[in-house]
Amino acid sequence: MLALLDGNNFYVSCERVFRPSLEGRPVLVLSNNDGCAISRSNEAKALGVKMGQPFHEFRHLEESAGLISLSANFSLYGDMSERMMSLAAGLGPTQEIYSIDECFVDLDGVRGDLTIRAHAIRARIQRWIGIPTCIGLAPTKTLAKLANHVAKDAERKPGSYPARHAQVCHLGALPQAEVDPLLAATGVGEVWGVGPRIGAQLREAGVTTALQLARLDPALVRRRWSVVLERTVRELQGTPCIDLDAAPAPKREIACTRSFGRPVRELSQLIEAISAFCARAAEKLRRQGSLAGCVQVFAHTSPFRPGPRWAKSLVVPLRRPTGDTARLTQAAVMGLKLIYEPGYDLAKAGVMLLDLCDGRIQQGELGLEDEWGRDRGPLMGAVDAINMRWGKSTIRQGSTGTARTRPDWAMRQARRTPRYTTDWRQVPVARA
DNA sequence: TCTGGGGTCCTAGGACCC
DNA sequence: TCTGGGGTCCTAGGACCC
Repeated sequence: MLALLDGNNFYVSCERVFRPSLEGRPVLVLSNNDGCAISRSNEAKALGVKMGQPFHEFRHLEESAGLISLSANFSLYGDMSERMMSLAAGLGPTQEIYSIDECFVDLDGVRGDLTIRAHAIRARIQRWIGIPTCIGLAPTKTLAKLANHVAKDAERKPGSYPARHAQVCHLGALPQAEVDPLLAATGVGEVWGVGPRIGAQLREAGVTTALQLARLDPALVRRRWSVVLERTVRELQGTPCIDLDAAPAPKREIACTRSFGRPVRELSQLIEAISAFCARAAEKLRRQGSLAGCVQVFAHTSPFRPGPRWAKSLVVPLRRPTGDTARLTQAAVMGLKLIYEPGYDLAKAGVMLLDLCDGRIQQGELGLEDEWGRDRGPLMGAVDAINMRWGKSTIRQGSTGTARTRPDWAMRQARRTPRYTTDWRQVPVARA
């Protein structure tokens, strides 16, 4: 049996722990640049604010309905998440932390009444951390997600499901004759793995509820849709197809991207931004002990605004995999200079580290050395430690890309082939 | 005026090889 | 006039998740 535990309206709940006066009021947490809603209290949901909705569309509710909008504080949420997860781990022997606000727990071998146990863990998280949670229990991940959805709505929207399922819903403890009506009361779009696209196709085919989806023939679903949806159907039928992943593999790609608060036109501003993104991404890279083989850089205009559209990206392979901020930044800035065209209002840019490999094998011999073969591993380690202790960006990389222009031959070479390898040893590097 | 950020998995189709 | 077949690798794009 599996449990899915998640924090209700997680970011809003974190804010409320430290500002109890927000309790009972419509509260929102906004994304970067206060762009759009990323967490809503029940009261804010009742006002009709949608997930991901742009702020300017509902700003008037601050005046008219007492809506409170907060800028996101992600380090706070990360901290609260760690505490919540360590208590949630008490549910059973194996835990998979699935996202900042939810985890799966395998309850195999756990004795006693699982519903009572789940209620006890919920109460403990509420009491010790102050975060309200809901728990779904079922034999597969997809059903556990669905049970969790039932637990939430039974509490939040009285009448949607029987009230006894509020907060904790244990589908595995119910006879099929009681499970079916719950599935029948759940829209097909609520099922984990069914997004807007597939949801619309299913409804068009007359499949509108989770129960109808569960009763489709898996082979037909595979033919008409995909193996992914076939797995979803089987999981709804009670056959586990998606394993619990207790020790997630290191990330295969690492990104740092941002929308700009106001449009960016100048190359110099863009270089500043890209350099900062590289430093952040490289930090994440080193934290998981990896090296990157390529750097991808991109920028584009706003898809929402009128005016000329522009979007470009470029993958810059590195001569050797590296975790060194300076090298990664050099590569990204050079890529940026190659794709940059003046005259566009750019809304967003970013950096992605690709072709990641395990750095522990290669450290010292590859990667964290500078152009003269000196080992920069300790330097990067010290930079990370200082930023960890004193807050991010206490110490940061100067953007080496602005210090020297690259030799013309390299630029010409690079323009001929979009993917190219740069021999950084031939490139002069500015000294700090 | 104002529209998030960071991931994963799967598939189709082309290039290439024997 | 008649012009193979199958395997593998890579990439781009689509769909999904929170």
